[in-house]
Amino acid sequence: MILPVSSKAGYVKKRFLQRLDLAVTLPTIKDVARLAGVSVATVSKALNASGKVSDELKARVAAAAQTLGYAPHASARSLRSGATRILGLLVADITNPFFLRLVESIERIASVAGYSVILCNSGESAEREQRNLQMLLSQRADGIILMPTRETWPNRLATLSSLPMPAILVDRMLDGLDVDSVTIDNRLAGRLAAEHLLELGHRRVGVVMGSPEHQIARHRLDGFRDGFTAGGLALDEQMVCKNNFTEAAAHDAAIELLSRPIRPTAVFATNNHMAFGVFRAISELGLAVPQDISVVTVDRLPWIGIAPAGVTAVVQPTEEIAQAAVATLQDRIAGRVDAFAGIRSTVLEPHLEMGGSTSSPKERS
Amino acid sequence: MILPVSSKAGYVKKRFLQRLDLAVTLPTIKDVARLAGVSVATVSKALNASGKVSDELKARVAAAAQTLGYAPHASARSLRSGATRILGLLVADITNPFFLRLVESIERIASVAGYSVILCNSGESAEREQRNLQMLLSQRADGIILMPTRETWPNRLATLSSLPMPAILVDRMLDGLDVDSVTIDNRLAGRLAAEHLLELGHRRVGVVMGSPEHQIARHRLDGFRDGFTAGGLALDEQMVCKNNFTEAAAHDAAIELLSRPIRPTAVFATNNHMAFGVFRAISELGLAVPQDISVVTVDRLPWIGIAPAGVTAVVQPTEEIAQAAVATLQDRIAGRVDAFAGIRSTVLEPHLEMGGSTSSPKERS
DNA sequence: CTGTTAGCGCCTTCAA
DNA sequence: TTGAAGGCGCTAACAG
Repeated sequence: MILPVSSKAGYVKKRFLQRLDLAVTLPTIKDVARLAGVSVATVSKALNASGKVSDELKARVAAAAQTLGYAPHASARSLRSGATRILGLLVADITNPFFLRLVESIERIASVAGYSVILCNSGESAEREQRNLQMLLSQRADGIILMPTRETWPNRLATLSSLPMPAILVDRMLDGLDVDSVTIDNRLAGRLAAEHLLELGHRRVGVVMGSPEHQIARHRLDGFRDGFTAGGLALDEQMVCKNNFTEAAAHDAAIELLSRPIRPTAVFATNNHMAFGVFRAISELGLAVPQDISVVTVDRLPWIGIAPAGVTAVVQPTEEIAQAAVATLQDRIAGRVDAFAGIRSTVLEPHLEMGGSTSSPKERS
Repeated sequence: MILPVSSKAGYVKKRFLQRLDLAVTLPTIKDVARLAGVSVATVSKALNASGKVSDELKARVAAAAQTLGYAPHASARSLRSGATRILGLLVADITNPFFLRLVESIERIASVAGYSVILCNSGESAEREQRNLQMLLSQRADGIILMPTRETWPNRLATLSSLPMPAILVDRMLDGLDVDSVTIDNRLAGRLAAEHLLELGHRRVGVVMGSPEHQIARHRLDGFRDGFTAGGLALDEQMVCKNNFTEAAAHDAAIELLSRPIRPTAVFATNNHMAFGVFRAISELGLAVPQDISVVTVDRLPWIGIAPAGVTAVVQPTEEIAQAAVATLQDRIAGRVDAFAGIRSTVLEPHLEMGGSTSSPKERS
């Protein structure tokens, strides 16, 4: 690849560039124009397929660009056009495998749609989330995909609402925020888990969950309970272990739950963190999955490996969520959605994926 | 936040903007200047702490910027300054937990250093890697961090060498490529694993690995063998299972290895994919870890949960790798490293982290 | 169909 | 210490 020095570089650059000796000056549209023997406007039109340019010139321009290794300067283009073709991806915690899969899908879909993705991991810290938002504002990202932190901070809603670019919330809804969102039907997630266990013949089941104050966990529990009720059974509320905020707490709760004189035959873990704690507890107690205890969870644990055929889980449709998020954002960016027509809330359906962690309960004497 | 219309917006914008009705025009440096009652040059100097500006004006400018919610337009700044403060992060496969931890560290460190990170996941596809490189070139990323695909493609080396911005290779070295790199001492990794098993008293050990054609796997095996040799023992080459490219292949190899009449008392899995296959095999064969078989691997499996106290592993110093990568890149960007002084290869040391997957071998009758 | 030109927002030089 | 002006690379309007 040849990297010619730009037109007036000789005397102009010296005045402006700090990184002088290292700075390889990339070819500009001018260089392409000169080599192709046309004007810069023609080059722009030819390369962007905008406006009318004869096929012959188009070819000449393409050839010139090719030999020079020309790559249009994104900043200059953005400055002029007002669009950056950058999406900001603000993730609460990328180490959560569910978020990770979303990131992977979103990056791929956005890339195909011609967008670059700036990744911001806030690590559940409000301060970092705030800083990152400011950065994306400076970058003039065309849109922002938010997988927000749990933590609430002052003026949070105000800040998010007043974002000058389109934004979309994924996974978590923030009450009182008039922003588009893509979520799943968490009640349905709970119901699917319940129906599966009921079908297998489980009657005495436990739940290990986080705080019912959190919408997601509450909805999953509600759905789970509804499932039992619909099956003509009542969920034993004594067996619902609440307020486990960490994997360690879930572990302890599961130890307690599974050590009771009357043990449940199955456990519903409302998310992957909970599930991991439950599995550790089961392993420590020397119980076998699924012979001694069945486990169903929401979201997979990629490396869990405890049950040969993997874990039975209610799975969120990651790919669809990503698709919906990017598509909605594109609509907003293109102005295809009237800004004043209200927010668009997409709710997708999770589905059950069978694994080896559930089976019919053994009859106990 | 107030979003004033820029100076001549009334009649100028209409001619230039497509996204008319939606496009909220953000405040520019001009708006800040007008509100503060100074010139744009003064605003620039005041906000960037460059040049001499009286404290009083500095305060007035800061206040004006604050009330307007002014965020400097990154594209405009880049166009002028020649630097984007963007780093490109090209990952072969973000779903690999080791890479993920690197991504997480790099993003955090880069962010603190004032860089934004554009994430590109090539998913082990050369074509996507190529496209992504082109995009980062257009974006004029100040530097590129490469965690390259395994696949080799024509002109790959040429393309990577002729990159007009500084780049650094992480994890994998590409032979014949004159680019800075940060890797770990993979021979040491193997030796640490061997020494640990020897110390516990293991004499008959197996290895499950990928292809010895791949530098990383080969070095780890060499180091492992060296460790045994240094301990006055010979590694039984019959127990080295090579050419397992997938987790499934590793699983099959482990099943075969552990079903032999004379079984090893320990297994060294040369990476986390291999380890997962091995653990699945162990689980299926009904063996107990570490009672029946000890396992040591390179890189952790975050969710594995098979052994109560986690897996014993040789761990790569993710945080240090990330630090070194960003620091080296910054040096290159700043021109602190002479471009012609040769490449900088940083080699870091892995260390052993004890877990519950290894113990002394049981004596067998 | 092709070329000329203005200006996006910012920073820096130079003059006051 | 402050202000005026030019230009980074590109695209869109308009003239030829």
